[in-house]
Amino acid sequence: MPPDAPPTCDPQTDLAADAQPDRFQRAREAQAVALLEDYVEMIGDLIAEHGEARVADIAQRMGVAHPTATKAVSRLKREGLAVSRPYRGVFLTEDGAALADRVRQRHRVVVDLLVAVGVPRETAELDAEGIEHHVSDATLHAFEGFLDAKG
Amino acid sequence: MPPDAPPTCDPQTDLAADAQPDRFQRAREAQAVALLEDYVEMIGDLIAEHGEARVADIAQRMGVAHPTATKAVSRLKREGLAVSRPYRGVFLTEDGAALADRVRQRHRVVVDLLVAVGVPRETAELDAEGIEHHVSDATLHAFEGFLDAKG
DNA sequence: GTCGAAATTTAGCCACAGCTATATTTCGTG
DNA sequence: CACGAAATATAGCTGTGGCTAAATTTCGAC
Ligand SMILES: [Mn+2]
Ligand SMILES: [Mn+2]
Ligand SMILES: [Mn+2]
Ligand SMILES: [Mn+2]
Repeated sequence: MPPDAPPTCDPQTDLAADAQPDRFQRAREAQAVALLEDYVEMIGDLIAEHGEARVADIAQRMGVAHPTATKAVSRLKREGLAVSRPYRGVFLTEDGAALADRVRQRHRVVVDLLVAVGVPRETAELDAEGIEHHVSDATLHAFEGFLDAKG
Repeated sequence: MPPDAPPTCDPQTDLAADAQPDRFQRAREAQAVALLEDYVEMIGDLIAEHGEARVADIAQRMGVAHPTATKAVSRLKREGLAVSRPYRGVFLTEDGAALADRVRQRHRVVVDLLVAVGVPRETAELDAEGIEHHVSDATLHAFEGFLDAKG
């Protein structure tokens, strides 16, 4: 139906329309956890590099003001992903560390897949930072399979 | 440096760390426009199907309460992407329609690429809804090139 | 040991994006 | 054409995620 077709009752179109709310809700949910994932992964990096993650370093890496990082850490603590004592460095819980590892690995696979289909490495790194959070387990496995097949 | 290496001065690691704030800021920016992109594309669908986009239909497709859809439309109008008169249907401006077309095409390419690398169609549709907003022009062109090459 | 600089926290602001409840308008039916 | 149901708009709440400015704590230098 190329040019204007006001009233539609095409069952194909209607089915797709019915599925859309769930798609959008899923995307919104993924978005909600995206920030926490990035914080956890990056805090893991800082701990690996410096032995601890200080709020100032977290803020700097995130490109954010210090109080914003403090609030994010509060949310991480509330979610059971991080721990810290006042005026001291931030550390990951077991859950937080496990999440950080999963997120870091997924990030790597996404970048590798983008490069494998012809995206310049630099661009791949930039885009992967957002894409990764919307890659489901099923898609991740497909990516790994594709990369394996390409040797 | 597998097990704990507190103080790091590895220039490779430090370079990557310096680039991170920009990556995160870019991902945040993409996130900010993602919702508007989805609304515009979907409103375009409704107009193509019914000749206009009513707030109730927008809300239903988005999986959101009516007032939330009304607020989103206000932002679209403020951004010059949509127009509407009180108690009447919503329509896209020239800019809005152009954006809708671009977003719809990008969505299609992303789904096709996911399928091409082995993601099940159903999963591809779900994940693409979030992924699409983080696919840059450079990456989109790479995707198109890959799909062309695969015939 | 003191003290000042640096780091951290706290307070308080804003915009966005969701919600429920209420008021208003439109429109089909009788 | 009047009226009630449906659609739309408005008011007002919540939580997130930004920010600046001010208060507090830590820590290194002297
Ligand atoms: Mn990320
Ligand atoms: Mn990442
Ligand atoms: Mn989308
Ligand atoms: Mn889409």
